[in-house]
Amino acid sequence: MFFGEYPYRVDEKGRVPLPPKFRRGLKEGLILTQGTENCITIYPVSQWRRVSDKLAEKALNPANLRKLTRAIFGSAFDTSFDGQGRITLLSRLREYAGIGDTAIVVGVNTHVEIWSEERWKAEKSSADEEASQIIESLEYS
Amino acid sequence: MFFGEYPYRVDEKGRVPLPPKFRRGLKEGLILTQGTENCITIYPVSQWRRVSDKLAEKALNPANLRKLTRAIFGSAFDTSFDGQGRITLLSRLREYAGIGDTAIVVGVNTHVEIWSEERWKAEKSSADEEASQIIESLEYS
DNA sequence: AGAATTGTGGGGAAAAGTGGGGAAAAGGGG
DNA sequence: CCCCTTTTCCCCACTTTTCCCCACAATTCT
Repeated sequence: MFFGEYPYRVDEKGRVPLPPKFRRGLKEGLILTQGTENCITIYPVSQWRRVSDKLAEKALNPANLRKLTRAIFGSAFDTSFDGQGRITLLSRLREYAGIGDTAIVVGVNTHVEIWSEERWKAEKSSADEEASQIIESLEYS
Repeated sequence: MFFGEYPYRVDEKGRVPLPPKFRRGLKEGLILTQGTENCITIYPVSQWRRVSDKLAEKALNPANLRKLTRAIFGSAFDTSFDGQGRITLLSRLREYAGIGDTAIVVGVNTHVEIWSEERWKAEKSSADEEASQIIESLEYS
């Protein structure tokens, strides 16, 4: 569904373009949340329902899971992109992700993530090698 | 499925022809990824879908699996070839593979790889060496 | 030898990336 | 409660890049 990494400039107003290839999948609306490992996560509404349903199932749950639920729902924010295909990132989210005037938009199959350049490089390099080996192993299974 | 090695020129726009014999197998679309040993790997969409489906099954997962999913999908890029049977390699990928104005396109059974001339020579000679060793060992076993 | 296919190059139209202005909305203070 | 300030949102504009088409030379096949 979503893949590829796209570097973009973040303008003074905190706007970030979505790659044209992603726009169709996010047309019905999108949810911005604080993601894992200090990135920003974007879910298409359809996918968001799946995530929230899963969390709802575990309504009566250990304290740390409740915490997670609060963090995710509390930071969640539904929005849509403008005529140029851009979304505006609240300053709160930009700070959380350490994003300055550039950002990397990454497609991760079911959802989209936004990273600061430095953090993305670190995240990626730590997994690259292993990743290509896994693809090869899945190829023949 | 895909066999043989084909040397090509890379033009100013970063375009590389696909061998005519490969085109039928890549007609439905193709996925470019960063491959092992600094080559570019091309998968037919059908093959890629198998990989992504397998990963999607494992949604909501531990941290290092998230990391892998990111690396795998982040490095992927879907495209198709033009009327002349060429694909455009993003500058990012060309740099990764050390490709200048020439490239070697190689068929590797289920997928296709693109190499810089120098790296391909090196890879090939070391592979040849290993191959003959394996053959020798088979002869006397 | 002729015809078709393939490798290579380039031009023009369309799309994408980037920036900014002004209207509407929200928020705060008098 | 109203007014003023600030922020948000939507539209417009410009530049660059990408994509698609056409063209020609070289090679292969018949």
